[in-house]
Amino acid sequence: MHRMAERPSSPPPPRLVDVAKAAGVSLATASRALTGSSGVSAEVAAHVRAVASQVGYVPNSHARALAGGQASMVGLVVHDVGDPYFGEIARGVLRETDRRGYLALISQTERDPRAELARIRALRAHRVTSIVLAGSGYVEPGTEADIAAEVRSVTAAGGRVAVIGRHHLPVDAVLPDNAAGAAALMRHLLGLGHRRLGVIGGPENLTTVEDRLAGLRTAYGEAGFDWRAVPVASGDFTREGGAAATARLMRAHPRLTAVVALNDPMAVGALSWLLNAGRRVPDEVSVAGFDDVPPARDVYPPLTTIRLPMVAMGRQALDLVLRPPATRPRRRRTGHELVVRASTAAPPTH
Amino acid sequence: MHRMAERPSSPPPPRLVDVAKAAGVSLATASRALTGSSGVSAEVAAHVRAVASQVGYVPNSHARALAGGQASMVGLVVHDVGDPYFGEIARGVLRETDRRGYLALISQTERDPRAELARIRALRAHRVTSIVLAGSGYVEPGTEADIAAEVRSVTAAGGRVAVIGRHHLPVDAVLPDNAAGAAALMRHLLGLGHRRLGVIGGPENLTTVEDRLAGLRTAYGEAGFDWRAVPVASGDFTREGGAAATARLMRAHPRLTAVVALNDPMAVGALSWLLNAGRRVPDEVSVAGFDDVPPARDVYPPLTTIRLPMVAMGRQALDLVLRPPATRPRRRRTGHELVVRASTAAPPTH
DNA sequence: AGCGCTTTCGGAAGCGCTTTCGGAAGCGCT
DNA sequence: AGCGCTTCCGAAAGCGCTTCCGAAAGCGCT
Repeated sequence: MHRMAERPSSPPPPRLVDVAKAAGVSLATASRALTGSSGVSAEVAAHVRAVASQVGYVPNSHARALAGGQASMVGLVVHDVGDPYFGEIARGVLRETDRRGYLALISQTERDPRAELARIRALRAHRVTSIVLAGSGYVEPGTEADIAAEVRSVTAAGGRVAVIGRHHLPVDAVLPDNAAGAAALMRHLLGLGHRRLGVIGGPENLTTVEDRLAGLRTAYGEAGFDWRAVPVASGDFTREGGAAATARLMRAHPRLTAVVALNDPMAVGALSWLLNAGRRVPDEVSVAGFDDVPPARDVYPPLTTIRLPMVAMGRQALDLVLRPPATRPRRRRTGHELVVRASTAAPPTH
Repeated sequence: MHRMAERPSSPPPPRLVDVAKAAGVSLATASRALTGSSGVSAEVAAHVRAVASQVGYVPNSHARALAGGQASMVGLVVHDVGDPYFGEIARGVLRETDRRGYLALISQTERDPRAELARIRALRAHRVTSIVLAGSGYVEPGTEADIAAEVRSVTAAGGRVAVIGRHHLPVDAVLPDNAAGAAALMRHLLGLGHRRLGVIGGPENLTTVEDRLAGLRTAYGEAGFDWRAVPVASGDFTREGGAAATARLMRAHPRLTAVVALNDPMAVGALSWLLNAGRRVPDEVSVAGFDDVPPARDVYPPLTTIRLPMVAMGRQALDLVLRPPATRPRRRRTGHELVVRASTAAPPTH
């Protein structure tokens, strides 16, 4: 431990015992006054609080946590804060934590399927008992059980976890109706007259992907068409992955009149590939996305997509995780909205 | 403390003393083995570690921190994780924390000038000793001193803080060369032939704003023109603020041939207002931004801007904050790059 | 052999807090 | 007055860990 030549060392921060002394009460009383637990008269409590804030007392959260007090930290695990979808969710979570005086521990899995387990473990090491999982369930096949076990040991220890957009875990969940949204999107395209569409899917094992695909399939089937004729190329939920998937799709099926991407960044990738390849959007090919992340309205052409209330979803997940547990997992369904912009139009008539 | 009917309570997590017992060594030795401090033979250490991982031991970070061990949490304060600029910075910071086994506490100030102080205080309460400040210095006038004091008490207690894109605090800093970047941008516009330009500025008291304005001014002056003739409308670094500022600018000065926004979201706002108003970009009016956030390349028309290595900036700031302190504040300058896209062109000739 | 030295380990103190437990007042009642 | 009861407060026991200090053991040397 090299401690290095201390600077003109400032006085050590005041401890609770200092506050107690200054207020003329015992340590126990001071603690009770500041934590708001009962057993102190209102006047004494007020006095202690006054003294505390006057000497600039800041409770040591580690000592507090060690001694069995309430933790004031929550954990948030996302794929990638740079991705606008997760960025918006994080924004919602942070707004709420900041408002309630909590601090949020954020870590990202960056599409490493085994990272999620490690992140939850790390959170657990820090005795974080309230965890929001917003990585969309993209886990290494075979790891699901480990994750479930990890989650269970959090809840077994009195902790709480909530997931966003995933429903394979027996915990509180905030769930957009991915299937319904996707169906609405598909109906929009069908209504425009599209018949030969391609889909840019996402990683396997992702409930979000499954649900959205199911929604597309349902609506397509209900219109009387055969889903098996619809080509699906898998992307990885990034812009680049979307562009690559579009390339594969269009090379194999040059006559597609519309491509639906399962999230906005991939739709943007599709736009970029198509425009680059000289295909006009939406005149020759329509493109649609999902989520309505902020940039979607400013790309060219502005993206038709399904809007999800991402900020509110983050906020709700945090709320669930801080609320006293229910006997059985709660599911909060969120709304969605078809946002029609200029990237979709009727297919060419010739 | 309502404790609620415990579920089939899982066994309590193993403690260090359990590991020690299982390994047949003393508590002290077990601790030394796991923290990697010297004084244990290699074999014993290996044995203890093996036993620890076998029983699934997870150190209690609160106890560790209380007892004087190294803290493994860092703090990050940003304006808004939903803003792509800060999102990218956070991504860089998180990549590094995750890699090094740290956990990051993130909170946002959301353009509330007095929030930054509160956030630093909260971090301090949690004994977080390594803090990255990426809010760009947008503080309530008069609060600077308080913030400086707060920062000083962090460093006085042996903590470390680093700032990104701000240089009024005597701590390590990661600094893009805002002035040089802005100058390059201005020279690009001047080279295209623009003479009547307008600027969309940012909040007062922001060193980033000052530096970028200074760069524009310098380059304009060096070309022999009078900066005082250049209209500046203040935005708030958001898309909407940029649109509003553009409206003011163009109404007061309809003959402007170019508008420079001090960040990309405001430039996007400018694009949206201009296009809405029926002005063609770049044929009638050129638009340029700053930062090159990811969406910049996909907007219409693709944005000419100055690229800043945001992810690397986040990573570097974290590195600074975890590195043993230097005797005097370090400044890491980052590069920048003019990215010319389709939103700028020569002014109309008529 | 016996000395001092280094290396390796165990005992125990203590980090700052919450909380249990028991004692001291203060109350109304018989 | 004296009783039990409630209300308020203080002493002390930990929470799980790191680290200081001293003991034990192993080494080369005279």
